[in-house]
Amino acid sequence: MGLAKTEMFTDTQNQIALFAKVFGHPARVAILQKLFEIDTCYCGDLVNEIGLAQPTISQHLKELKHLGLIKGNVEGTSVCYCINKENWFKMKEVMFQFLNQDIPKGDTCC
Amino acid sequence: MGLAKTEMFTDTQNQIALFAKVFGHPARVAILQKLFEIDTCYCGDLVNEIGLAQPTISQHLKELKHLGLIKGNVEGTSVCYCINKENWFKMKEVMFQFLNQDIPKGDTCC
DNA sequence: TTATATTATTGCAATATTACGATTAATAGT
DNA sequence: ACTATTAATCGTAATATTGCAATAATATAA
Repeated sequence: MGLAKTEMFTDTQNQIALFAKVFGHPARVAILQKLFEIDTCYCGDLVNEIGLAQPTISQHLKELKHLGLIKGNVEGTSVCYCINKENWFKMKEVMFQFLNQDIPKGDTCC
Repeated sequence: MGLAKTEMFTDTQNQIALFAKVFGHPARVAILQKLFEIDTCYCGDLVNEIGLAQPTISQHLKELKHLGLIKGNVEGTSVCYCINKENWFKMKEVMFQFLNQDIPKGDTCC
């Protein structure tokens, strides 16, 4: 199949999975870290920084953009990418809710 | 390829990606949420709770176990699963470091 | 207008993931 | 020993992901 049965899960569960999935590749992690690190953020810079081919980087950027985590601004022939701050905070809230779940006190198991 | 070029990224970047990847499927999110919710946590309970077949749940559990996020305890014919608290906290530290990156102050871009 | 620079898109090949039926393994109860 | 219960594993089909060469699209510069 290779296809997740999203219909049997809650919206929140699917949303967490979607955000997590996009962080599930080191190239996208590296891209985001670079975007946090620098102000000016041309696509070509990322291609140089990370060792992957331009089409590959472009594809990863597309996925990050599709989830709303980054924005792209056309500047002449190049495109300046940056973090979409508003959506990054929204994502953080969703992920924190998940990661910060309280661990059950009882030690009945394990 | 379908194969991430992990060798060109830092250990931290790869680790973040590995953790995120395991959260990148709603079934595993649901499993973890259930494990946080209840104390006793037999595998069969998860099969009933989530609508997926037993081999599918078993496979997802295996991945969570492989990353050290859960523990499995054999109890007769059933297996009791639960959160590996120590590793969950370690994972949280890594993910928080990533998610809490400071957003650049300047608005030179976008 | 042609050349150059930069990014996006297309089309693949290789590999990974998801899901489940069938089976196996292990244990408990009779 | 036989049976039932539970979970893991195997095998396989369907789909997704990753990566890149080739190409297209867009804008700038000469």
